[in-house]
Amino acid sequence: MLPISGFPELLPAERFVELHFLDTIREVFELHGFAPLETRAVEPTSRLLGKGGDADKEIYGVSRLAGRSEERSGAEAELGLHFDLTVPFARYVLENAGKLAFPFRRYQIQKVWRGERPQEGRFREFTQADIDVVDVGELAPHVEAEMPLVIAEAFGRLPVGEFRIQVNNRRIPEGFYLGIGLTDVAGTLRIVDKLDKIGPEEVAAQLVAAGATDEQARLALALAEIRSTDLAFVGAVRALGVAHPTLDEGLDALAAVIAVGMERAPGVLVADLRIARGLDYYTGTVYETQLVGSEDWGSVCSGGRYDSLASDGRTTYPGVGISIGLTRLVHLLVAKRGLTASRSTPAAVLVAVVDDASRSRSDAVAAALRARGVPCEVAPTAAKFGKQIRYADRRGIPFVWFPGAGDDDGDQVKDIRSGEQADADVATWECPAADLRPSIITP
RNA sequence: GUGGGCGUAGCUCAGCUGGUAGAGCAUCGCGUUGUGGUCGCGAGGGUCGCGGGUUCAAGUCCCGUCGCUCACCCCA
Repeated sequence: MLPISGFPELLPAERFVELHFLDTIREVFELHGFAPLETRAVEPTSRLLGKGGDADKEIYGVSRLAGRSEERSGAEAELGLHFDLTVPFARYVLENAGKLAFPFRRYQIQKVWRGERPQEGRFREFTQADIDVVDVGELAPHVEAEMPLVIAEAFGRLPVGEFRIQVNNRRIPEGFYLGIGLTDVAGTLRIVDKLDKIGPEEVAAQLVAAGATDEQARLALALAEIRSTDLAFVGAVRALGVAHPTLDEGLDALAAVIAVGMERAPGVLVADLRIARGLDYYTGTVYETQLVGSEDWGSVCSGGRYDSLASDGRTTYPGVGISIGLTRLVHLLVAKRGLTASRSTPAAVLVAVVDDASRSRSDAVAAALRARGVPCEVAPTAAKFGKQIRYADRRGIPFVWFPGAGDDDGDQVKDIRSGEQADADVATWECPAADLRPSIITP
């Protein structure tokens, strides 16, 4: 009985943390008018293939019956588990275009699967919380600014600490590289992206090794090092003296996004001209999100604009979306920052059982508490009270209810944290609001 | 997919040049016979990942295999 690598399973207290994140994220998504949606777990493999970089080799194929060896060992699976929520959504939009109202805003919180090698914070099965907006033919550019601001609002309500959403526009490096005569845009981006890891000298060396001149490498590096929380990046790029129409488009688009961010969430959005990653279908704006002080965790929320992912050949539905890596975010906060829940069960009260004959009385107490919205459970055995208290203590249940412990056969309730025990009436007792549900604890 | 590290109790690990499997924590019981946490005493719990080889003898050495893990790749 060993865990399967990359398929994480949580303990109840950790799951409470994850649920709190889920609830908060969903609430914020709905506050912004995103409609709920769920798509099936599988797509035809042909629809998943070729959508991004090395994503192809990460697709889990699904054979229809596990016991059918001829299917397991046979040709390529016809169905594959989705590796993100954007590709299935694009397919869904095409299939349901006649029933949807555009621009269509939806959120989707689901498991996705990628067959990569697991590592800390990288999983084969994980949950993404995704918002997207698609429109018919044209998509208003202001939506590109809205996406990260919704995320900023959700993160602002969660115990994630400070965070930065880095924004770039793929047209900037693309136009810039073309402007200086570097035609291998993707290859150049791939090398430049290692800047943090291997440093500028090594990046320059690799660019030259890939065929760039010293001057081209110098300029590409100079572009990658530009970042600003205001519009200063535009002047910094211009100062490099490179001209290309695609570069101009990118700069205008990014400036528009950053300008909105400066007004609505100062300091959160950062124009960072080295951000280039994400899947191949992104065509313009791209986002990555890092928690301040935990940059080595990688991005916990990414996305971008895709102009041609959803197209039936006649009509194109451009979209923009962003996706929170919920599993990575929660796992790392729990593992590295000690985030946890105040208890491992929803029960706020354990109703003690005096003896087997009076269990029905304890059941009645529990029913009355539940009717008033207090989560509770009845002790599993009529063990000694010390054991029943310990049962509650080990689960973090704050209160133990003792039927008939008071005068005139009245009940008493004990706060086992303080040891304080007092008379209580099940019809009127108020559970402190802070104890009603498990709370999230940040060390 | 490529390369390194590691597999011994539920968890974290010790176990030397091969010689009858250990500790701490956790769990359960008792002390304390219906009000926990501390403390003391005790108990249960192991095909040493799996398979093969060397040897009188393998947790220990050799080979294979599976798994976990870290880095690369890529990504949430």
